[in-house]
Amino acid sequence: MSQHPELGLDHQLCFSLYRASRAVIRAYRPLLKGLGLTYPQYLVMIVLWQENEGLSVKQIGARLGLDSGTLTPLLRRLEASGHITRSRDDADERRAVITLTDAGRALQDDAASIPGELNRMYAACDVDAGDLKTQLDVLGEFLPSA
Amino acid sequence: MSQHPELGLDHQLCFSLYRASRAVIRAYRPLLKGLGLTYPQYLVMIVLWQENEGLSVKQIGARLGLDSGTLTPLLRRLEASGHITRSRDDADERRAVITLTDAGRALQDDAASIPGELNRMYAACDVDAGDLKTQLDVLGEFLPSA
DNA sequence: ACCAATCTAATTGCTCACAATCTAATTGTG
DNA sequence: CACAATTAGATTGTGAGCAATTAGATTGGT
Repeated sequence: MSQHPELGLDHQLCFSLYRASRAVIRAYRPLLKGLGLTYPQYLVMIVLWQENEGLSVKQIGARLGLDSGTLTPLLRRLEASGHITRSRDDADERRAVITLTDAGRALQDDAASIPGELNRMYAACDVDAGDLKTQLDVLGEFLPSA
Repeated sequence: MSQHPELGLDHQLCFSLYRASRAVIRAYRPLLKGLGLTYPQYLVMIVLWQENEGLSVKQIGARLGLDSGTLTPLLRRLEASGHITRSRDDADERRAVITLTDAGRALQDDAASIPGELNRMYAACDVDAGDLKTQLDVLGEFLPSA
């Protein structure tokens, strides 16, 4: 038996969060499989679908909270599967310009049904997604990172 | 502009969850660094601290929702750093028996202050950890996985 | 114009997650 | 007992995350 009862899985928010996040990603997996996307790739595509212009790695990273160490290989895979193209900004050669291909843009229509699908699952679990989201966003935005 | 407004980062619980989970793990990192543990290793140690007996890989995996593909190398690293020992059950040679070393058990005292540290961060963010946890546990336990 | 700071990506190395497969041990059934 | 089915864990391969470093481009101050 533990001498530190507060140090148990059942008493900590962290594990609930970690497990729920993996569970939601797992719920997406079969839906995204049909689109040929992983979950983080899907998030990058969502960012790109919201823009008409090409975005830099930096800009994508800022929206998702991911750095180039994660994004560079992920974007390489999205390029290999034909969803995006990668080039360099003429005005600033340091900037990579990530642009949707026609196929990548067309994928948005196929993805349109996914949010509704997930909302149905949340509802079936009696979870108020809106309320939950508000609290999670505070953690995601304001929790000290160091 | 998107033709599918519901398909945006700002409208989906999934991204908030994904980002918050990474933010919380990031908040743990500096605290765990002093113990020589990563976050998933910390979760395994919590499971072991709650038991007097050695546990099988299966039992640890059941509590955390992780499979042997994740746990086997992780446990190997915990063994290499001296926190646990791995042996085989005499009665059933298929079962690995994971046991805390004295050093691994002693680490519990060093970890005792961590939950309070995190609760202080949650409070500073005005997040009701208890309420949030209840909803997340529903998702983690009952969300369909296929 | 020079040169030092800054900035953007890319790279390297380590650690998860997880699907799929494999091996060996055990159990159940005839 | 024999042997098919099941079980536990390890292994392999792919794809994240993230810290730390590197390379190259740009900016700013003198």
